[in-house]
Amino acid sequence: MREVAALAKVSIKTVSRVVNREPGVSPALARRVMSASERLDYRHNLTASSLRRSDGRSATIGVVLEDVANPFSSALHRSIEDVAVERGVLVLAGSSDEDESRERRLVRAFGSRRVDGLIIQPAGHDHSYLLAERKAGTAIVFVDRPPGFLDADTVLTDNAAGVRRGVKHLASHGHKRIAFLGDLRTISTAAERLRGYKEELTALRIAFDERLVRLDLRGIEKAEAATTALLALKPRPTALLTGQNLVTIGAFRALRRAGLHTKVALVGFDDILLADLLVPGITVIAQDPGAIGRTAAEVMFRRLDGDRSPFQQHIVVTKIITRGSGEIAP
Amino acid sequence: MREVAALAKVSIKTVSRVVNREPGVSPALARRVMSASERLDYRHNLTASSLRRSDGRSATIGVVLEDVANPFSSALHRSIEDVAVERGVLVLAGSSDEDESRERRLVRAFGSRRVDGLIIQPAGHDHSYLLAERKAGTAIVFVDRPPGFLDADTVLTDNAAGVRRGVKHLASHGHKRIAFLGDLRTISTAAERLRGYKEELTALRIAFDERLVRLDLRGIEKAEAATTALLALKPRPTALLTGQNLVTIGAFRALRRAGLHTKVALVGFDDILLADLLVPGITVIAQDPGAIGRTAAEVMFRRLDGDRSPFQQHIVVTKIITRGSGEIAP
DNA sequence: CTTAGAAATGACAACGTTGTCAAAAGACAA
DNA sequence: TTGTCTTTTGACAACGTTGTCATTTCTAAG
Repeated sequence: MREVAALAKVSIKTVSRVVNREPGVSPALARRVMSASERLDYRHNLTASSLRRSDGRSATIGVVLEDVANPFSSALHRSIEDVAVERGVLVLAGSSDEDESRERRLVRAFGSRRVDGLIIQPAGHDHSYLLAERKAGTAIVFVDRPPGFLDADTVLTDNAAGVRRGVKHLASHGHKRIAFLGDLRTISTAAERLRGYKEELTALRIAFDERLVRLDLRGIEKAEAATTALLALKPRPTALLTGQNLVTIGAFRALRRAGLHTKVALVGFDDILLADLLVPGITVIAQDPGAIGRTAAEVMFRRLDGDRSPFQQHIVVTKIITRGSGEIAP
Repeated sequence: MREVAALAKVSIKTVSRVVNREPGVSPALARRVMSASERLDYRHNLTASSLRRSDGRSATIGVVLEDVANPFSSALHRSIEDVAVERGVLVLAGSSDEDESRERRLVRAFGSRRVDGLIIQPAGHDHSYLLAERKAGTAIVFVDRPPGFLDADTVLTDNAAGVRRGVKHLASHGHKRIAFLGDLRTISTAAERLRGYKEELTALRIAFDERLVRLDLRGIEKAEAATTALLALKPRPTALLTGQNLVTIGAFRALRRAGLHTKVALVGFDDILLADLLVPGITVIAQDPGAIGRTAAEVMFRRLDGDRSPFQQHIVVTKIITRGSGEIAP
């Protein structure tokens, strides 16, 4: 900047004004500065700028995801990015791998880079450690799962309601023995989905049978094994409701191996790429990661723009996509 | 830091030493500083640190991907992250959407945040604009596609060789009328794959028939339409080789709709989630995005550690995964 | 006890910006 | 011309660190 100022024969402050498009610089000078900075190919130093600015803004936000490579998380990531780029804001992303300490490490690393905002798909259950960040002015929004021990803006899928709709869908096709296969109960969304399952059974006056419920299934293999076990039950379930992506895939594999994929109904929570090309196509309760991410980013930027209203919980609805597997009669 | 120094009754420089784990601080003082910074919950300011440091390192790298939500790109992203976190480095990621100007905007934004390194999956074809970044000390590595008008480290898949293996695989099952469906020819990987197709036909002494080649297919729909057209040819192709992810999906859809999915062989470039659950399973030439990303990150950090050897091109090999669709006889 | 040398600590400037405020230049009226 | 008001410009400090180098404190040998 000093060199640009020297070449344009102005003060360094004037260069700063031009670079930041501050008003009150005569067009003649502005042009001179621009061409000088062009010639020297000057690159504005945002770290110095952010250090000096009174608001300390870095035009960067941090996003903690379960795994940047997981389809749901990366869809969130993308929709957050889309909102951010419009404002010239860049996104630091990191994977927590469902590990509380990694989540904290990431947040600390983001914090020392002075991100303006934080969007977190929580791994842990105690987020009181974020109070320090908030006090420092960082806007914090949770996605997909609610925070623990911290009041904050949150954007969630209607997990329980979605599953209820799925159960009802199966019941409307005549099913009564509907099994449920779920992910780790420590993950709040998994717990919510289980709750939806139980609630809808009650509403439909179907007796809850705990042998039809398999939980804490992490990954395709475990789900496949659990499904195989379920299918071996004496009166076997006539329908399966799977509470997560990979669980759905595992269940489908097991059904196929048992040759029951056209006999036993299946409804999965969360959409799967290619689900429509399978035989039968898999009926799913689809989330809308794009809407979740977009909402979260918008809420966050609104906070950064000064919104001081009480923290809110935003719910993004699911929708059932029927493709065949959920419409098999018992 | 000033406050911590005051509370611990030491100079600010000693606090800096403790924070940076510099040697030469007596254990007693170090403890005092630690507890003081604990009590005030001091958060190290990396932007100030990076501004002052002589090497100007920000412990942050920038990654330009085609789309952070695309499975291949996000797998790259994840493996880069894994290498970076080990060194306490964070990753800024952005999507170019195959748009040259977005790529440049992202690079500029990364540059003004003074990233230490840049990993780019190129959208554009002229990367001479990166000379300025390089002069500033930024390490630059290209992944998936080679740079244009710039000599730089590059990590590529053996596209042509992979396709050749795919064609040979089909030929070994008796196919002679092998069609090729490819992505935009402006994308270098797509061009390479087409080259591999032609080369292998020549090697096998199969005459090249341009009616069997459909290019510039971007997205599932276009691929589906092109496949349908191919299947309507008088002597129709007995096998398809698809040059990209979505093209494979589109081709498979078309085959299914025509009821030819068990008659016409299909080999796709790039693996597809769930490909093993389809009927038939889809045989693919699989890339290894994990290895590509890891290699790129390692090369980049080696450069940052002072490696001054000539720029190199690293090739990551593909492997054929047979699942049924590629083993159908003509 | 002294003294040389090593180890620990601190004072101060500097990194590249922007906020503050004062000074200079321009516009207009009397 | 002068005076007043507005617009444009610049000098300088400060943001929170770390590099440099000087000073103080400790250690161990004589």
